Amino acid sequence: MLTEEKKEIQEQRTKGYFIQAAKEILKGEGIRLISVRNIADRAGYSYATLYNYFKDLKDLIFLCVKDFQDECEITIKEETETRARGKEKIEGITQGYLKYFIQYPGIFDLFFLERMSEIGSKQKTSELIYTFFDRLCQEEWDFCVSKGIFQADEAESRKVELKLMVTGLLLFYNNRRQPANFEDFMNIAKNQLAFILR
Amino acid sequence: MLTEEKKEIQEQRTKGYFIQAAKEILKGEGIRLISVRNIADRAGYSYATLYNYFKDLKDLIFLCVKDFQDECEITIKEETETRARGKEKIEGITQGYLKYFIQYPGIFDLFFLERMSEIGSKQKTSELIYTFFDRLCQEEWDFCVSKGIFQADEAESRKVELKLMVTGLLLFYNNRRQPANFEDFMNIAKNQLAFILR
DNA sequence: TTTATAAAATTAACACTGCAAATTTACTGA
DNA sequence: TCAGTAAATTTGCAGTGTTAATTTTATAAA
Repeated sequence: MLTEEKKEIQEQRTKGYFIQAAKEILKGEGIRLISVRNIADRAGYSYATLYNYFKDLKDLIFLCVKDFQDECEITIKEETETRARGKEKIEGITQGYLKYFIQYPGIFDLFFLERMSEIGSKQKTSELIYTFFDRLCQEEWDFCVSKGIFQADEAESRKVELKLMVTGLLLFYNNRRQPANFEDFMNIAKNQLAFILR
Repeated sequence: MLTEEKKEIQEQRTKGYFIQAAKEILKGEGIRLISVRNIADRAGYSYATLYNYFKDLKDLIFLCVKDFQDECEITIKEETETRARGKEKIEGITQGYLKYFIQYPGIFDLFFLERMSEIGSKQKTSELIYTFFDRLCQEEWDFCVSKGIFQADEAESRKVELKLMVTGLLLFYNNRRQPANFEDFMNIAKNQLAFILR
């Protein structure tokens, strides 16, 4: 039967409408202003229709994670294209990463702050988030090790350190407005980056 | 008039009942299960009475921050009493800090994740949170500088680094269950701590 | 083309939430 | 005792996520 395939295509298309709507809201209004009715309105469906395609709201919005990661990665790749490999590229990637999550605080909320629904692909998604920054930098850390700039275990420590530092920095700035202005934020970021890569 | 003073005393007492109830819920059920009705029930009042004493719910629960900080500080002080000053004490303080926010994830949520209401003592409270860990360690960093273990600017960098690292670590573990078990968590914490204090 | 059936989408409803205005209760000073 | 004030409560609103029942739409068979 071709019918089954057609159904599948249509179902995926409809799911896509909801996901697209959710992504738009997340980037614009932010995660606080997201709601089932909000998403459904934008997707052109009734709010209850959403539950024919997704287990619950959390399920839907966490499907956006992968898309946003891809978008973020592409942006950073473009921005750091001309940078020299190694430390300098790690620096550029970090700056691009910070920039992205400051530009879209709703996506930061989604990645790090929003509670996930208990069941489902919870573990997979949280691992995706946990390893995201590592994946962005991995090639360059390997490069540093291959060039003898860092020892393997030392590079590993710095990699973890950088990830945790960047996450903490964004959390304070996006969620607690600390430090109070962007200039101070960038100064701290720069200093800490230099400290870790010294 | 003595009446004014009496009123003040009674008002503070009543406020205290609400705050005490909120603190109990935050430590127990956590911030997700907190609600106006929930707090008022426990305090022995109607839920609307709460609004006679607090601007809104957020206002109330962020009044708990100072109390929890004091409690946390006292606990850590006791635990690290016998430690040698300097690096070793910083290590102990960090461990106690991690322990506290893992034991009470609801308090972690309150400190770092929960959105504050826009007006009021927002800035003051967020600064209190931002500087908390720094204040816990400050004496020991100063000690290190005075003993020539670190230079002043170097100590400052490490202090900031430690704060951001610890915050990121707790965020991933408490909110994303990454790493997946406590043993891994403690190993990472230990390694990173050694990296920063090296 | 008409009819039976399955699928998709919607409406209505529930149990919550924070919050505010109106109303009742309790208390204080004359 | 009574009036005025402060405190506490009831009532109500607008919003949330989610589910069940219902209607609408699309599909397959006669």
